[in-house]
Order: sequence, then C-alpha cells, then structure tokens
Amino acid sequence: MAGSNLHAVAKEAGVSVSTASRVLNKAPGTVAISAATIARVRAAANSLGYVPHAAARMLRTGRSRCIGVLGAHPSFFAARGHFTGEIMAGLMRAGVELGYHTTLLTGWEHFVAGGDIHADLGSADGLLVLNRDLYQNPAHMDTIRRCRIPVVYALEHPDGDPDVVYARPDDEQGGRLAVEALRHAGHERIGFGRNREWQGIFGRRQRGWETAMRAAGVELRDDWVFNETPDPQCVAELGLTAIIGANQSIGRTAHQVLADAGVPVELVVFGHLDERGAPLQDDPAVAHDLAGCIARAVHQLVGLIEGKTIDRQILAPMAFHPSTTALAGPTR
Amino acid sequence: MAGSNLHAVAKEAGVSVSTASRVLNKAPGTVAISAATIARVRAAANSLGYVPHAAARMLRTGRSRCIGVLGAHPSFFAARGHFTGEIMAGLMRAGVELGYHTTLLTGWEHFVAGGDIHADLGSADGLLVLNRDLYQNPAHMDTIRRCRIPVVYALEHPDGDPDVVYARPDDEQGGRLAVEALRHAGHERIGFGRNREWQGIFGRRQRGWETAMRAAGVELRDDWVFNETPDPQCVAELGLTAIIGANQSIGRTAHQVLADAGVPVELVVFGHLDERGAPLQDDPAVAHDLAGCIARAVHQLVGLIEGKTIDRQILAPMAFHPSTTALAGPTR
DNA sequence: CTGAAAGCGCTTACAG
DNA sequence: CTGAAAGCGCTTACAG
Repeated sequence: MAGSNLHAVAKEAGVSVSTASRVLNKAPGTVAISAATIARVRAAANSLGYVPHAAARMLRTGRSRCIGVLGAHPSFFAARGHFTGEIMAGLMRAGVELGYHTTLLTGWEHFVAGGDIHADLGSADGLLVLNRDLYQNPAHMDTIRRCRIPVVYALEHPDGDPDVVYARPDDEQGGRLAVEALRHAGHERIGFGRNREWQGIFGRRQRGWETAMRAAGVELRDDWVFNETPDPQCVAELGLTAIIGANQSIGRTAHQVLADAGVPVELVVFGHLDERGAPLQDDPAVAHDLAGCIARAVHQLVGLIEGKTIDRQILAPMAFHPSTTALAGPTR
Repeated sequence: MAGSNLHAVAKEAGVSVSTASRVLNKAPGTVAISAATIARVRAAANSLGYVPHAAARMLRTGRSRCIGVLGAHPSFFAARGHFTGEIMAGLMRAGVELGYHTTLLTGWEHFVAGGDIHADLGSADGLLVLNRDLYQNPAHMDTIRRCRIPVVYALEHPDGDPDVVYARPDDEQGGRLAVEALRHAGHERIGFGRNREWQGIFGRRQRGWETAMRAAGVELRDDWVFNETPDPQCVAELGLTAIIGANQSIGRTAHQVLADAGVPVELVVFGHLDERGAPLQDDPAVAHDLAGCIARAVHQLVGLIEGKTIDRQILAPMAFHPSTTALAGPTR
C-alpha cells in the first residue's frame, strides 16, 4: 500500500511511535496531548499519506472491524428478483456509516458440506446470518456458537429464543395492513395465497391476515388459504372477492388464473421498494424497506461487538402502497 | 476464535513453533521434515482445532488472501434484474475454489465522493473492478494505481490499453451469433435496438451485428439502429423483418410496439442464464454465463497476485438459445 | 531434519 | 505530557 508506517510518521513529526499512535487513535480529550504535538503528528500523517496497517492493528487489538455475512447458496443469489440488490445496498450503507468492512463468507458452501467455517470466521468481529437453512440445523448452530462472536439474524431468525438478536420486517403487521386496505375498499371475504417456501416469513404474513380478519369478525376457514394457485371454482363458491399474495409472483399468478376463469378478484401483494422508496411492482402492495432492515441489523451487530446496548429485536413496520388505480370494491 | 495458537500446537506435538509452522504451511515435499514429526503436528493441530490467525499471518507475509470488489453504487445493485445474483455466484464460486475471501469495498461511496479509498484497499491483495464509472475518471484511476495492487476488470474495462487485464463475455461474437440465427431463419433485413446506457457493452453487441450483416453483404444504414423504441413506420419502410435487442427489455418493448402498430418482426434479445445454465427469458436469446465470467476474472486476479502467468484478456463466448418455438421467417 | 531468534506494524500499560 | 518496551501470532532466513 502507501508504504508509510507509524514509525515514519513519528520520525517526521519528531515524536515517539507511542505518541503518534495516541494522537491518531485516541478520541480527542480522552488523553492529554499537547496541541502542538497533535498538530505536528496530524500534518506528518497527512503529508505521508499514512494508512494504518489493518492486520497489525488487528493482531494487536483483536478486532478486525470486519463483519462476516453468511448468506445463502449462490443459486439463491442467482434467483430472479430484487432481493440481493436490496441486501447489498443495506450492507454497504451500514458499512460506510460504521466504518466496518463486509466479508461474504465464501466458505458457506464448505460449511454446509460439513466443512469447517472457523477459518472463514476467523477474521470477522461478528456474523450476520441471512440464511434460514443454517439455524435450523443444530450442528451448524453449534459450529457458529463455538466461534464465540456476536451473531445477528436478518430476514429469518430462530424462533422462541429470547436471547436471539435480529432485525426484520414486521410481516405480521404487513398482513394486517393488507387486510385493512382491502376492507377499506369494501372487501370482506379475503383469501390468502402462499406456497411452501419461506415458512417463517409467509407464515407471519398469513398470521397477520388471520388476526385482522378475525378482529373484523370474519369466520375463517382453512380453504381461504391456497397454495401456489387457487381453484377458481372453490374461490367462487367461497365468495372471496379479494386475495392477498404472500409475494408478487403468487399474487399475480393467482389473480390471472382467477380472471381467466371468470372469477375476478381484487389483489394486494407483498412487494418491494426500489432505492428511492418507490414500489417496484404495479400491483397494490404492502412493502418493506429491506435495505434499511439489513442496515439496522448491521448496526445491531456492531453495537454487540462494541459492547453497546441495543434493541435486540427490531421489527420494521411495513407500509401499504396503492397502485396508480385505486383498489376496486367487490364485484361479485 | 478457537483460541489455540501455533505455540500450543507445537507444545502439544513436542516440537518448536518453527517446525509446527513448516508442517502446517509448506507444501509436502517442499521441505524436509520427518514423517513422524508431520504426523504428530497434524494430530496436535487437529485435536486443538487450530486455526491460523489471519491477521498475524498477514502481518508477516503481507498477503491477506482477500480480494476487494469495487462494485457499483448500491442503487445499481438494487436495480431490478438478475445481474447482482450472477455476480455474487461467480465471486463465491471462485472464492471457494481459490481459498480467497471477498470483501465488498464499502468505501466506494466515499471514494467517488472524493474520499480516500486506501484504507479500504489496505487489506486486499487485489482489486476486481465491476464498475465503469471508475476507470473513466483519471483521478480515480490514479488513486487505484497508487495502491499498487493488481487490478482485474470484469463486465466493462478500459479500452485500448494492452496491459489491462479483464474477463468479459464476447459481446461482439454474441452480436454475430444473433444475426446468424435470424439469417438462418430466412431474415435478411435485421435491425438493432439499443439505448444510450452501457455504451461499451451495447456498442460491442452492435458492432457484432454490423460485422455479421456486412459479411453477409447487406448494405447497412444508420436508421437500422434505433434508440429505446423503434418508429413502426420507419421499420416498415426500411422493410426490416427482424430485430435484435441489446437487452431483453429493449427487445421486448420494441417487439410489442411494432406488433401493436401492425409491423410484426421476429426478435432475438441478449439475455441471461440461470444457475443451471437455462435461459432466463422466453424470447430467443444470445446469452452469456456471467457468473462464470466473474469467476474467471477472480482466477486472473489471484494469478496476478501469486505471480502466475495468466490469460490477460479473456473473452467468454456467448451462445444462442432458441425459445420453445423456433424462430419464424420473414412475414412481410 | 530441527530450533532459536528476528521482525512484520501496531497499541497500551508502565514509568517517568 | 511523552517515551521505551513488551507483545499480539506468525513465517522465514540462519545456524546448527
């Protein structure tokens, strides 16, 4: 790199290495140093383009200012969709804010193959887990625990453990929001479409729907929930006039299938926002700020690393975004 | 981490730290060590769960086994599309193969804001540039050069510099491929649709189209290329029977606009493959293996870092993927 | 074939 | 207010 080290800076400033280190590292006021010394060391560091050697610092302090991100299998990242971009945006934003690096733990594949992730985690001060396969496997969890570094979960997280730290969208509240929007437009009989993926997230969205529907005094039946694609005849018989899609694709498909079968329904989906906060889908949607959520998780993690008190369980509220055309009322 | 160090391993094995280090690091046969010693050190390291301290090793060797990835602004990652996922997949694949970590240089935003990226690059052995804003700015290039670490470009790269190292899809060959496919179906008058984004990539695709068309003896005119959306009347007058879209969105839109105006054309787009190598779009497409390309770029970079001889300019061939329905011939 | 020693660059008690 | 010294864990000439 730049090549100059503390020794050179100290020499240039005419002070000892210790003093140079103190000037450059200690928060002003924390330690007594003369103003003249401070000025000379700063000037020397500047003129030499001094950049602290990260490895040396880490060896000494035991901190790398680097967090590991345990994502999913590459094929997940390679899946269609907006997902990865939001995650990246959140990671970078928080990294810049906090002065931390972000390492993709490329060892993940080794890890799930029964390999040893210790080497990969070795230089991370903390671990951000974005992966639900992981914590559902006790052996994997044990491996992570042995690393003895703070762990924060985003997106999905182990349930029922009060010590777990996470930040995620409030999917249940999102489900209630979707019901509210449709009820406001006059709908009373509202179905819920999901699939068997993402049990945690889709499950919470469904629970929100259930809660809001029950609160509105609607008698729910199991067949108001469909998997993947609804049966138009069944929807017609149940008299559903609207559906909520646990994601955009499920909602879109269901909407289309029903329309084609002459059973039109109104649709609200769970969707995404773009980087300017505008909804990414044309359908009316309940959406979360995923990038913001990831960024908050990183803040939690750095808080843990640095021993600060933090909110250990963050639920980020979702918001309803109407489409360009207002929600229509029941047509049947 | 695990807490045990070389010292502990050496003690357990009854050898010196030097010997333990040699056993654990030198390639077998490189250095003379007795078989018994090797066995004892290996056993000790295993039983203690020894993991080398990355920072200490780096401080000593000056190598971090970590490469920096200078991507784009988060808003780019957050854009719709398949892009980021393929990049991630390529990075992870190569990282695992080569035993290198991958650091997202979160300092990019600081960098373009005129900040100093040295601190971020400090611990990277090499730099992968995925960003075209960067090398078009002399000041940024200068900053990178001062880091004195090897640099490899993927996706886009500076033109005309014979020393530059890159791996990217062969877009020009892809353009020729698209023409071939359409000519094979009987088309002779083939237009090209692009926009003003991605000058480098779209320009090369266009150049491939030009080359193949000229080679086929077709007299090209400037108005066979349209920006964003074609003028149906113009297309009809020119007698174009097919178009090539520089990406899927441009191609799709143009195809639709022309069909709506009663000027149907056959369409081939530039597209993507999913992680199993299947095309991601319904239209007939010329597609590249972007993840593979990124992985090859990482291999180049690690080759440079480790002083091996490498292919300095890699052009990965693209392939034509017909859709489920074969290409139709000219209809007008 | 093996070990003792130096040193990578930094931070931090400790001693003035 | 400042400096000399120890030591983080490792690798590698150097000397046996």
